Amino acid sequence: MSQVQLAKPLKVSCEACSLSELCLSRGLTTEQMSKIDDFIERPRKMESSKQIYEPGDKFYGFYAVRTGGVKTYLTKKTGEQQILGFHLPGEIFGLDGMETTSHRCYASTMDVTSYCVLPFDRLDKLCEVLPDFRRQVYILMGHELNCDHSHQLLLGQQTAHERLATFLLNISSRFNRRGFSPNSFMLPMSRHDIACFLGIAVETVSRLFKSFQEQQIVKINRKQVDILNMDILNDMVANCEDPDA
Amino acid sequence: MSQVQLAKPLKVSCEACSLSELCLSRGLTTEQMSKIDDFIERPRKMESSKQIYEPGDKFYGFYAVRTGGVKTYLTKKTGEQQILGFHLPGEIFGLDGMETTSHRCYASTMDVTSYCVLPFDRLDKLCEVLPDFRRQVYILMGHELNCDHSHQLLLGQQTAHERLATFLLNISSRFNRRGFSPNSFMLPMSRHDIACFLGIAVETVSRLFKSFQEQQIVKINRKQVDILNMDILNDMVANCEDPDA
DNA sequence: TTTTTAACATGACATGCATCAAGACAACAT
DNA sequence: ATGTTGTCTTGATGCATGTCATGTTAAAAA
Repeated sequence: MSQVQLAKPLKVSCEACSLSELCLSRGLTTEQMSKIDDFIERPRKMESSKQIYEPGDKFYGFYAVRTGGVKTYLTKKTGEQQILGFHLPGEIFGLDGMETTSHRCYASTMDVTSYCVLPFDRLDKLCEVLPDFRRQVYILMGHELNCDHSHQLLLGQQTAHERLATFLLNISSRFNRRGFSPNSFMLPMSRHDIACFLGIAVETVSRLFKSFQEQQIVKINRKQVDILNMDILNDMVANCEDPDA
Repeated sequence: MSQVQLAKPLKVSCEACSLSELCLSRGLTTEQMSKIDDFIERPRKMESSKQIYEPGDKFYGFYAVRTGGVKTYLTKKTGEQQILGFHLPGEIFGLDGMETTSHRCYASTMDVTSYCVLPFDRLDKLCEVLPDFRRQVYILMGHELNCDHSHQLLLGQQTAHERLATFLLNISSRFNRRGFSPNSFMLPMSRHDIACFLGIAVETVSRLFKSFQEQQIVKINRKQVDILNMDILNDMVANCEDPDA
């Protein structure tokens, strides 16, 4: 229904990809990586606010973001959407189609975005012969589950302050992981999307950003975020985390 | 730390198990099933309110509930817990350990409970040689993800009424799946657990049960639930579901 | 430039649900 | 049976956050 909207596949192998250490190919040997390269469908480019798939669409495989950003979400009949995750470069989405081989949620771009497609049947075959790769797939799936669980804790038990602090720290660490500054970055999503992700109202997001700014915790200008005091943010979420773990 | 608390392993094969059609063995041939039987650690019995694992415990494998019930949850430092899922007979839990090979959440019994253990290394080996079984594992993982997503929609966008209605319908359909009445059943969990699962207060659960009862939607006596009007319940959650899907 | 549009911000007000505080009931032990 | 304990219920009250309404700003279009 949607992954048809492609254009000029870029020729970049996993091996040469600057994101390979964040992606499914992480930790594989050059030789192993080349086996993935054999079947990965090279980056497709899509403009902002376009749908990649929607509920009911056939599950074709996983998607790896190269540039831009993607959100996955569910909606109520009344229109409100619950954003399930933001997917930044080097991150993988599309696992929601594994159960029934058709997708269960929506995926759309939040910006001009390019992504690779990893056909699931090929990926499955590779699992059969490459235990290391199979391991990566388990890690990927386990990671998704654990992220979802943390987010359930956030949605079920945290206050609006705590949610926004958690969110900022999470985005920050993901920028950091890609080699960017954890203290200064551009949010790839709108206030509305942040609100839908955190289960709060847009107005609350605005007010809290203002409040954080007044407390000198962050400096925010539109989508530009500068974290001035990471410690306070960490303190805010400290009580939200598991004691032992 | 915990899966040590076993007692009298019952001798029941997957093949003979009344739950095999709900479990990981679903859809497998007798021959394939016997391969699982080879390594499954037979039912262990545990009394109520005992911990099966906790964050940091080594990930040994998946667990399949045979009788009783299990809850998995995360906690805040301050003690509040977010219940991630209730696991009834025929259902599988423990996937939270796949990412790091150590668990990320707590699992405890809600009742006298017996469960099978499926060592992950054996399970992985079986995946290598049995595509059908690999497929079951994908379905299991995809199912977990999709359940988590639905629950995020619930926690982020639904009112307390909608949450409780969704919950009742969910439990009802799971009893039905096991061959029991969808209209009359015993809740295996406390009010407190329901509240922690739905992200609302215990008092709210009580009040809503009372309100549902006054509207003749259900009859509730302690843990005994009789659904009098399934249609109204369905209407209550109708707006919460995806339009297309 | 000027107009238009959409995103974001801010203020006033409303409310759903949490919190606090007792009370009722059932299960279990004595 | 009688007390004891924990779970559940019920009522009174408050607050965090949603909702509504309006203003502001920036980016896009004309």
